[in-house]
Amino acid sequence: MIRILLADDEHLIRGAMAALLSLEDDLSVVAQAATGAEALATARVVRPDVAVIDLQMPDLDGVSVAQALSLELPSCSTMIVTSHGRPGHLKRALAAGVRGFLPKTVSSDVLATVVRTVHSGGRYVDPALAAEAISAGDSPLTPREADVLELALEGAPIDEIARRASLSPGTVRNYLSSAVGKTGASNRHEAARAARARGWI
Amino acid sequence: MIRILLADDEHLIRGAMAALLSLEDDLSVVAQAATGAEALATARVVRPDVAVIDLQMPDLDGVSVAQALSLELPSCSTMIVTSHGRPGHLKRALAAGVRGFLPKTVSSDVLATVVRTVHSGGRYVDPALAAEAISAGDSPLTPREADVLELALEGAPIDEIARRASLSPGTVRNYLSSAVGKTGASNRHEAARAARARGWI
DNA sequence: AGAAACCCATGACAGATGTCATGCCCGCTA
DNA sequence: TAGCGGGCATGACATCTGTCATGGGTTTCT
Repeated sequence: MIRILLADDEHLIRGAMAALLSLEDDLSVVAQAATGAEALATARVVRPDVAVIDLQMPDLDGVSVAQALSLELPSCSTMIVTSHGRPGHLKRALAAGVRGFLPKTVSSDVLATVVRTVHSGGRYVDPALAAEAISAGDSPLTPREADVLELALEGAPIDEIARRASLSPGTVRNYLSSAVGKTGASNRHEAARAARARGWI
Repeated sequence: MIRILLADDEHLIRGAMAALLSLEDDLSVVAQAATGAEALATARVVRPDVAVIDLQMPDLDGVSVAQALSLELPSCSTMIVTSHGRPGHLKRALAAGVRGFLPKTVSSDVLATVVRTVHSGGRYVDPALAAEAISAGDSPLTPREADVLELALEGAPIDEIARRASLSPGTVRNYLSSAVGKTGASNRHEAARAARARGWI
């Protein structure tokens, strides 16, 4: 019997997934959590075989939870389910020791299968997401370019970005211009969105 | 027996919700759909008592589906479930004839209860969302301002917004300028984010 | 040591953008 | 019917941005 910890802030979905997984004879949901911190705390006590964690949660991000779990409970395999599959998330997740990565568009059969796969030491990444991540490629942005683009995400004017990054406005414009070129966008706002979509920031 | 149509693009969640609802003796999920168009087409054939529809779907938005349903199938009560409860959505949904509006954070008990409530002619809106909608206040934006701001959300340059809205660039700039003033932002990108955060678009 | 890449900055210029004034047309309402 | 608010447009102006050239400093690799 595979003992599962389920973490998702959406009560309805968490309960529903628990119901689905429990239909399988060899799977048992032994704990549920609604936040990242709760998931971590619960996992320490319950020591599940597999942790199924939602990517976006109120406090701790799913990847952070996965990272902590892989250090503290190496015997527990972590897998991530998410509604919004960004390539960047996938990369970060794999780097954090996540064994499975699925969008919520998959069927419950797949979910159950992947739980078994990761429990027996395998890995599974949704093919569509994997393809996206590969096609997105590595970030061509330099660290500072990424910093500045991130500050540009909220739509702040250049002067504010410069202040927040402790740079001169001219330098900020140079970085942004470079980033705009690398993303193929026509202005920094588009560039920021594109970079985020590709997981570069 | 209440016959339910379930529409959600996330297969896992849809299946899970179906499983949960089917546990109730008086509820029966008679059809499922993964897109708005599919939901509409299916509803015409199946004629369910209650339609439970996800707000964000690939093609047709949940509210649009609700609107179409309330016209074509007045006997079918529509309710919306969503992950991201924005005040603006709630308002639009109610205007479209939706009878129930829930975030996915609710428990399955509540979901089942609300299904029964709307089926018997009642209405139900999640209290937290209702409070948010009230506190957000009414949008000071004129319809066109809202349209244009929405197109500005993705960071497109003004010429593209003008083309997409079939307006002259000058008019677009006027609307945006007005919207920037009303939101207290310093440029249209900030204005667009602010407006969205307050549920005005 | 030299090349290459990155970090930071300045200056100049063109084009994009925000702001304001002005005008016309329409529908609603007092 | 007159006034008001909104939709749509134009023109002019100041400012903001994006782009490019240039240069000096640092670190890393060969």
